[in-house]
Amino acid sequence: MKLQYLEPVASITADCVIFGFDGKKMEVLLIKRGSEPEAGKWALPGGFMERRETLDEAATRVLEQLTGVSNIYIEQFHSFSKIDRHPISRVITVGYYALIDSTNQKLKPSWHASETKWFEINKIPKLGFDHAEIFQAALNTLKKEMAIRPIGFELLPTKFTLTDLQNLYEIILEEDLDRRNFRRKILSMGILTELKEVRKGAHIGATLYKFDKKEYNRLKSQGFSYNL
Amino acid sequence: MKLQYLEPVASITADCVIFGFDGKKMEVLLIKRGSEPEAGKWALPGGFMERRETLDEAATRVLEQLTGVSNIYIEQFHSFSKIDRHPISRVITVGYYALIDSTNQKLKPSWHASETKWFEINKIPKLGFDHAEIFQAALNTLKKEMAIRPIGFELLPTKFTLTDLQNLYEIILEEDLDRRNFRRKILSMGILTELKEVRKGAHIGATLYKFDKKEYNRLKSQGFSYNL
DNA sequence: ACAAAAGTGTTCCTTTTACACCCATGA
DNA sequence: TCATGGGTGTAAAAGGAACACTTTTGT
Repeated sequence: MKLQYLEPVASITADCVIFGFDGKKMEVLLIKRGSEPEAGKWALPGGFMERRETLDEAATRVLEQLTGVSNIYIEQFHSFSKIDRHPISRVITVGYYALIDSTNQKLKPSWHASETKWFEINKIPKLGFDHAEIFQAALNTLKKEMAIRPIGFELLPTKFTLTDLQNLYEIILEEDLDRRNFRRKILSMGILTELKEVRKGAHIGATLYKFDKKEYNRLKSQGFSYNL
Repeated sequence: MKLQYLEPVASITADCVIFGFDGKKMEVLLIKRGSEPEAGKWALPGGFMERRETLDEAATRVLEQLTGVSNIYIEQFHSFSKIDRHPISRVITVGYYALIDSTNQKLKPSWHASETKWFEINKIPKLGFDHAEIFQAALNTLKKEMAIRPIGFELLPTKFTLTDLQNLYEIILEEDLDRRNFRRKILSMGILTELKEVRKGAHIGATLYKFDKKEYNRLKSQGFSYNL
């Protein structure tokens, strides 16, 4: 039993399911693996936890190495440990999902990936390892969480229109929402700040809003809970 | 980098937060550690994941070794990886919570614990390692989950009264519930079977019910969602 | 006979749903 | 001038919250 201290039985990785939203589609960032194992296959970006870092730090590092962006919202969601999930040795992985505004990211597609690409979430290719399962678990978690916590804003630019926000929810929840009801509900929470700016599009301009995180935290501490 | 395959940097444990309900109080099962590290301190039961088992299997094994009971409901909730969380070596742990009916368990307080004891959840002693944090995370998860999934029944005997169920929810949610509203709501879900049996108590007898898991699964597959 | 828990309906209020027209703009 | 998306109110229905008395049984 004590031997476990000296001879750990498994390595540990952090794998990231990076969700992006471009205003129309939900996407996931995948890499084409440039080295064995599973070289040439598409997979979730991930990497080994190092001796001097926590899992959160490992996930953050993987993300920064891949995207060149820091301050990304990440959240751990589940750990995966099937015995043969890695073809070479025993590796357990801790799954994280990350939310970023994919319109705003200039990817650095370098690192140990031969290619880095956004895929629409219902058009993802066959994945290496058990990453299909991990992706599904992340998506299920995201669906649940987005309904009860204001994390959707992480997927939008700082300034967004109510239509942007509604589109996002419609895609995640996979149902159409009534525009008037949606607006009334989200505005009545009092966590959006209306800006004196309008986004000009092909037609009438749409008012921009931003998420008021301070106000949300204040309300939350008073028992308010986000619910869409 | 490749060395990671050969020399994992951390061991992996599964720690269990075992919740029990005795009809009146929510409790957690703790062990007094019989060996180093943290010998003599109270802690969550846990153990190393072995080479040939998954995390779920490790958690199940720990539980069976401790309680002598199998078929316990367990659920993974979070992984903890602070660098110095274990005093001897690098150990990350995957937290599980377990739900059992604590009136019905004859504990086998053997194993590598010198003592095994139920503690009321708001009267917990100082815990070793980072187990206080793990416990809190488990409790928070339980509160959220109990409101949206029918897992509370795992804490009750197979046959229970509506008052039992209400007491349980009142304790977990930390609020009083109106008896008539509670009954109407839970019965209207149609997932409880009324038995032709009555529990005799100090006063008038109370009708016993059981949870109809099949019916719940049927309803769930049709889009129904439990919500208390 | 009394104390203690079980059982039972109605009213009011809040929240959710369903639904349609006008407006401003760029092409 | 027309096509496109932005913005707005109301009525009906459903769901949630508040509330009190009677019954049964054991002591």
